[in-house]
Amino acid sequence: MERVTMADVANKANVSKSTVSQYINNRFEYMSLETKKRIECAIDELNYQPNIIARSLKQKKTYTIGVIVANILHTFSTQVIRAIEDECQLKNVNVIVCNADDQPSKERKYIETLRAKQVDGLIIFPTGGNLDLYKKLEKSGYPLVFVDRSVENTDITSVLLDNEKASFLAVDHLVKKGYRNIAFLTTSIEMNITPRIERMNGFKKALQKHNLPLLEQFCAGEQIHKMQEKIHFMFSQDEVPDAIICGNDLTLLEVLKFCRKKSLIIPTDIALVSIDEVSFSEIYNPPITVVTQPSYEIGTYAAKQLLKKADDHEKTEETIIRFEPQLVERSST
Amino acid sequence: MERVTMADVANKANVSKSTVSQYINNRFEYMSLETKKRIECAIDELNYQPNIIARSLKQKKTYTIGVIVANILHTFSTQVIRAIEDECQLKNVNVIVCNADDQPSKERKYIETLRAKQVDGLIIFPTGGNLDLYKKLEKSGYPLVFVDRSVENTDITSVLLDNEKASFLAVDHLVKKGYRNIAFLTTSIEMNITPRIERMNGFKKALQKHNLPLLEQFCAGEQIHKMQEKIHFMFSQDEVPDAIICGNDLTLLEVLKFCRKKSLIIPTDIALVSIDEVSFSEIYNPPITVVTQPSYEIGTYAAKQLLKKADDHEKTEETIIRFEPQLVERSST
DNA sequence: CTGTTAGCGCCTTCAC
DNA sequence: GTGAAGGCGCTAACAG
Repeated sequence: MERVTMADVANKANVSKSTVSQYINNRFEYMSLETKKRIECAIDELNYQPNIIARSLKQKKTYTIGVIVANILHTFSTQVIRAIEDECQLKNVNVIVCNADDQPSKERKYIETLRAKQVDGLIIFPTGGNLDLYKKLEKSGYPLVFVDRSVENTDITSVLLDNEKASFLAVDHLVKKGYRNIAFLTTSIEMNITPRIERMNGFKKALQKHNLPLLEQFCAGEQIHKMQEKIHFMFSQDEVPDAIICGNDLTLLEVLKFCRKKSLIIPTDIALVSIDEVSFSEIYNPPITVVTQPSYEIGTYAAKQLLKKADDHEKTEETIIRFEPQLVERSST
Repeated sequence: MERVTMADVANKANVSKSTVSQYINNRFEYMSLETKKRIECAIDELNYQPNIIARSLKQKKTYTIGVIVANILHTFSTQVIRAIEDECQLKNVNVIVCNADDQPSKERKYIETLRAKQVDGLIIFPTGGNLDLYKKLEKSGYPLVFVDRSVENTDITSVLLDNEKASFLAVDHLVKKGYRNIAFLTTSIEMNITPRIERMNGFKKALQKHNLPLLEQFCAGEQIHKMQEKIHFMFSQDEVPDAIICGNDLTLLEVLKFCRKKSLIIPTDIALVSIDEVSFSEIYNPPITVVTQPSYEIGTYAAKQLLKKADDHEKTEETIIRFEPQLVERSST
């Protein structure tokens, strides 16, 4: 175990702890070359490594941030996390990632323990279930950034996709391709989760714009484990969809599962466009048309915002930042 | 910002800091109900949260472990990490995940900064490039567990797949199905990375067992960005493979890309089995036959081992633990 | 049952 | 140029 402390180094080098401290922090200005060398030697003879915990206690900074993601199963989440980690790496800060598993209670627990661990700030994909806590953090000036979802009645910086536009892109594309019975399907909208709601609204508006009727059974949010049933229902009505917009990657998976089960040919029997990229979209048979989010940019931006807040503790002006979605046409439409 | 400290609580409740400390640590045995209540009130009036950093400094324990993964792009890595996180959550320890990106220098840096942050132990998917460091950690008794890969000349607990068996399962299956020109392809074997080497050796032994000849160009390790070329070469010889075993998920992706480009029909033109599960194996057209690792069990086991070591600091007896692979037959063979 | 007293390992004035 | 001293917030004997 690491036992060697600054005092040991000081002893060995015949200087005081403070001098060693200076050395560690690269304050060489007033240090004689000779003592510098002695300290250097002592350090690597003893194989000394500063204890960052102790430093953190003093400096009230841990060079660690926390990320609490609502549901890590989404490809989008993992991509954003990757971007955050890369950005933080550049600034030499570590990242602790926690998965709230869509449960506000877990989220709350994580927020509390991460704060207790004195992380310098938090990036949260909010479940939406802890408004009081969010507000308390906001009021106390704690560095905080929301990603993917926003929370009403707060001014917390939120980095989001232009979700309505994502739906517009999908609908416009399908209409142009000649599809008219377009359905929209996504995961549960019970918790009023921003992207799902906004994408659904966007879908409805886009239909209007194209003077297409909105059939109730063609627009749904449903829990994953009831999704098959829902799709089945969609296809058992008089009017059957000729295209489905999947509100996110998990929905796409379910729809593909259904197509396979029913031997539906894509895009002949049914066209598909997914909002959110998936790992296999290019190599799937057929390759899947997709509306992508710039997830890497979103993550990088969020991290930069947070690190800035953590640094100078001044509020940023903007509170909601929207990124542009983009349609990638492949062969499923 | 959180300013309130134990002293504040002590003041407010008219007790000493130590009493508050007792309270925080649930040592109520000798505490009068009345002071207990007073402290309780003070705490939530002030909205006090203990500073875990300070506690860590004292206790020399951070309730945080580090995971350094050689390459986070592998599905296997992410699954193991998920398992580790779940296991640690149960024990209330946090996890810091770092991606070494296959670079020993990055790995070294992460090991050092995580140690400096006093994490209670490290789970490493070793790049293999830091033998001296591994040995130093081992000698100092620092809690350490290797996953996925082992390192020669160390006795560090390593949690691995029975890789040779994985190849045997794949070959046996293909032979039974009537394939005879079986090829094996994986990512670069320059760094002697355990699973790649072992799977390749297993492949060779399995061919022998079935009295099948080993064609040199049918057994290769190649860097991802040169993989297309390599596959192309394989298919441009006199003898062409009728089945390919992909040594890992990234290889599978490349092979699928190739099949798509060349419009090869699976399994008619070429049969495919992948060692390592992928997210889309069930919904792909056709669904992909796979040899899976019990990645969740592997992660859980590794985490348990590490937490045990971190707790009682005694060495575990076993050093290499092998888990059993399993063949999942689908339609690509 | 509760308070006093020392640190944990480091950083930071401020003397010298 | 360097050292002494105090303190970050908490825990852990040990008194009382």
